[in-house]
Amino acid sequence: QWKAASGNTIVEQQKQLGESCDWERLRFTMDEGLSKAVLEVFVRLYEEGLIYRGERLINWCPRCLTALSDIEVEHEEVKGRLFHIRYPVADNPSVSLVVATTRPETMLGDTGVAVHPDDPRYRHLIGKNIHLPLTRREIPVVGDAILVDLEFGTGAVKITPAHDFNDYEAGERHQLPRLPIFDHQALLDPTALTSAGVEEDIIAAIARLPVAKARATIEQALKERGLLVKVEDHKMAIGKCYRCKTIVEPYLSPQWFVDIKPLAEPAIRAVEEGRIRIIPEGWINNYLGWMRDIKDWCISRQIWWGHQIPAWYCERCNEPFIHRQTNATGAVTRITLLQGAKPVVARSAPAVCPQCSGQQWLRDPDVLDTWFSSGLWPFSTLGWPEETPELKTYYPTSTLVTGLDILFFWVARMIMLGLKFMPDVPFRDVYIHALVRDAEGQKMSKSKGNVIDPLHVMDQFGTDALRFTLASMASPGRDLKLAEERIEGYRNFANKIWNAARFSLMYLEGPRTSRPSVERSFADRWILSRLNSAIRTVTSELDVYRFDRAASALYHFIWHEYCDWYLELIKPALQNPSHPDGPVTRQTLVDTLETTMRLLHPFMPFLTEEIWQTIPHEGESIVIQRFPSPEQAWDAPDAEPRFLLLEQAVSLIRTGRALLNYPPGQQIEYGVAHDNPDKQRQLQQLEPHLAHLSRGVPAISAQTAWPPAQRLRLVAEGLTIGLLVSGDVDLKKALDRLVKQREAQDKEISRLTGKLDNKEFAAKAPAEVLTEHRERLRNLQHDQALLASSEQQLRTLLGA
RNA sequence: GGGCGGAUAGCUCAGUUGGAAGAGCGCUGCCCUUACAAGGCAGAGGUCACAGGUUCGAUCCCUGUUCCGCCUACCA
Repeated sequence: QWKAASGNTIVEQQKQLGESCDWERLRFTMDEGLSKAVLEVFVRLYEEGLIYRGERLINWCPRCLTALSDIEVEHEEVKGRLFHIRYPVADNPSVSLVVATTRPETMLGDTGVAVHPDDPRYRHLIGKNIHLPLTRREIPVVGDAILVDLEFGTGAVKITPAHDFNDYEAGERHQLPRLPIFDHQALLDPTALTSAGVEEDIIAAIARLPVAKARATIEQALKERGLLVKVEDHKMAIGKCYRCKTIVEPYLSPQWFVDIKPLAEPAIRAVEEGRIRIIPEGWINNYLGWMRDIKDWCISRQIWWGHQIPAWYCERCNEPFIHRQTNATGAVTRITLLQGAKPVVARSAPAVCPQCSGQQWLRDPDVLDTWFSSGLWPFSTLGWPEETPELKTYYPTSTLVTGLDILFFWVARMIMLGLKFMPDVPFRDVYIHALVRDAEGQKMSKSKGNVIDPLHVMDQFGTDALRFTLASMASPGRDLKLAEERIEGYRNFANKIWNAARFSLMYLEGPRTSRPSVERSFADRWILSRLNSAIRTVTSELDVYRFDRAASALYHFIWHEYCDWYLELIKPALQNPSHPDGPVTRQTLVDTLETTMRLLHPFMPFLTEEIWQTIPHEGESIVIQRFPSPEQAWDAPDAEPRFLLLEQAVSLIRTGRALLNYPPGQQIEYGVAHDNPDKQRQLQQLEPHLAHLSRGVPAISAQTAWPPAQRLRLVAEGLTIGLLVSGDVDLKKALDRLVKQREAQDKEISRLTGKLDNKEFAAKAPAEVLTEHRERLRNLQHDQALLASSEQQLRTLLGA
C-alpha cells in the first residue's frame, strides 16, 4: 500500500507497460482502502473550503504536460545571457527605457514596465506609456518598489504576468492584464501572439517555435531594429522537472489547490511545543522556516496515473469550458477544463445537474499529487475513516525514520493531514538520518553512475556488516561517505563474533552451574560487570538516537573486552576438564554470549539469530526475545580496578617481550613489584592469570626479593616489572624506549609543576582539579625515580 | 543573496557542563601461540584550518578570515 501511495510502483509499471498499458485497469489496482481515504479527505477539505480550483501561475513541465509543485522542481545553476533592450516612450520615441531580461522572447507578453518609485532617473516616466517593440501595443510604466532593485541591471524591469512568478504578483498589484504567448508545450502560440498584438512578420517567424529558438529570432529582430543595447553573460538558476529534467515554464492554467496555511499552523505548533520532536534538532528551524513560508499546494496533476480527482462537470452547463484535443484520426487525446468550468465535488457522480437537470457528467481528468495520498499514510493504512482497532492501537506511532529530502515532501504533509483528521499527531519523533554519499563525497545518483548498490555490497561483505556500518556512521547532522574499507572492517568484526561463538561452542560440553555473580570467579564477575555497562551504554545511546555511539560501544565491548580478555582469561578453566571453576565458567559463558547476542541483535540481526539458535537458549527466535536490561547483581565494582591492574601488568610484560624479541611462545621469567601494598597484594591474587596471559613465570614481590639476575626493568604508574635478560638480545631498543618515556614524563612533569606554581591557577581552579594534578605529579615523580634507576641499570648492562 | 553544517592522525570520523588528544582502516616490527592471518601482540604518527579575544587554563566558548559542503531564494 505504501508503494502504491508513493507512486513508485506505478511508475515502474508505467515503464514496463509502455503505451499498451491499460489505464483503467491500473487505476483499479490501486488499493481500494487508500482510494477511499483519499476520496474522503478530498471531499472533506473541499467542503471546508480548504481545497479550491483556480487559474494561477504554476510550474509546468512542457514535456510531462503537468503541473509541478515547488518541491518537484530542481534548480540548476547555468550561464545565461542578460539582454538589455530599448523600449521607446510612446509620446516621445527619442526617449526610451532600457530593460534587462534573460528571456527576451517573453517580451511579446509584456503588459507593463516597472521602475523604482524613488529612482530619479525614471520617476518622471511613471504613468506614461511605452511602446512595446515588435508589437502594436502600448504598455504603462508603473512604480514598484518590490519588483525593482535599484542596484541591479538598468533599474527598469519588464512585466510579463503570464510567464513569470514575480511579474504575476506585480501584475496583480497594478491590475495589469495577463497575456500568455506560449501553449502547454511551451511553443509560441500564433493565436495568442495575434491577440497580443504582435506584428505579423514576427508571428510568422516564431509561430510554433520552442522558446529557445524563438529567443534567437527575437534577438535578431531586435538587433536589426537597433533596439538591442547590449548582451552580457549572467549566472542564473533555472528550474527543471524532477522527473524528466525538462526546463519548467511558469504557466497560467486552472488547477486544484489546498489552502495550506490553516493546515500548516497546527503543524508548526506541534513542533514548536515539542509534541513532535525532530532529531537532530538542527533540522527544526529548517522545518519551521519552510512551514511558515509555505505556499498553497497545487495538488492536481495532468498525468494518467494516480488518484483521480472526485470532481464532476455537467457537460451541458460547461460546454464552452471543455476543450477536447484530438489527433489525426479524430480521437480525443486530451481533455482540458478551462477556467470558468464549474465542478461538483462529491464522493460519486451526481445524478442530475442542479442547474440544468442535465445527466451527462464529465469527471475531472486530473489526478492528485502523489504526496497527497502519501500524506495520509499514518492513518489510511490503519483503516481510517473507520474506527478500527488498528487505528486505535497504532496511531500515533512512536518514531518515523526518514531522510531530509522528504521531510517536506512527505513528513510535513503527514503532520498536517494527521493533525487535521485525527485527534493527535501522527508520530512523536522524527529521526532524520544522514544522506549516504560515495567515497568522494558525491551525492549518489543514477545519472552520475556512482550509486553503491546495497545488494552488491551485501553479497560482498554481508548484510549485517553493511547494517552495522551504517549504524556506526550515523553521527547526527553529518552526511556520511560510504567507503568500502569501513564495511570491510565490520565484516571482520562479524567474522570475529562468529569465531568467538565457535570457540564457546567447542568448550560448552560438560556440566554448567549457575551461581550468584558474587560467587563466581574473578573473570566471570568482571565480564558480567562490563556486560552490564555495555547494556547501559547501548540502551541510553539508542534512547537518544545515537546509533553511532551504541555501535561503537558494542564493537569495543565484544572485541576488546569479551574476545581479547575474557575468552583468554577463562581458557584455563575451560581447557582443563577437572578445573574447579569449569561448571560456573561455562554457565557464565552461556549467560554472557546469549545476552550479548540479544544486545547486538538490532545491529546484526542475521548473525545473532544464527548464533543464538546454536547456543543454549529459551524461546523460538531471538527477534522476539526481550532486549537486555542491566542486572544490578552483575555490577562488580571490586573486579573492574583489579582487571585494570592485571591488564596494565600484562601489557607491560608484553612490551618487554617485544623489546627483547622473545617470541610469544617462549616462556619467560620476570619479577613484578608495585609500590602500593594493596595493589601488590591484588597482583599476588591474580598470579595465575598473570602467568597464563604473559606465558611466563612471575615472581611477585618487592624488587629486593627478586632472584638475582640481569633484568630489563619497565615502569608504569608505580608498577615495575623486571624481565630476565638471557641469551644474545639487543638492549638498544629497550634503552631507546626508556629514554623516550623519561623525556615524555619530564615534559609532563614540568608542565604540571608550572601549572601548580602558577598562583592564579592555585587560587582559582576547583579543588578536585588541584588535588588531581598534585596526585598525578606525585605519581610521575615517583615513576621518574624508578625509570632513572632502570635506565641506569640498563646502561650498566649495555656497558658490560 | 540568505540560512545551516564542516575543517582533529595518511584516510573515514568520534570527542557537551573548558582541566593529561581517541577509534576504525592504513602504516612499521614480531608471530601460522589448538576460536579467529578477515587473526594476535607491540609500536610509529596530531601547533585539533588561520588570526584575535574571554579565562588561572581553550580542540571545546566569542569575533573575524580562508577553504569545503548542503539547503534555500525572484536578483530581472
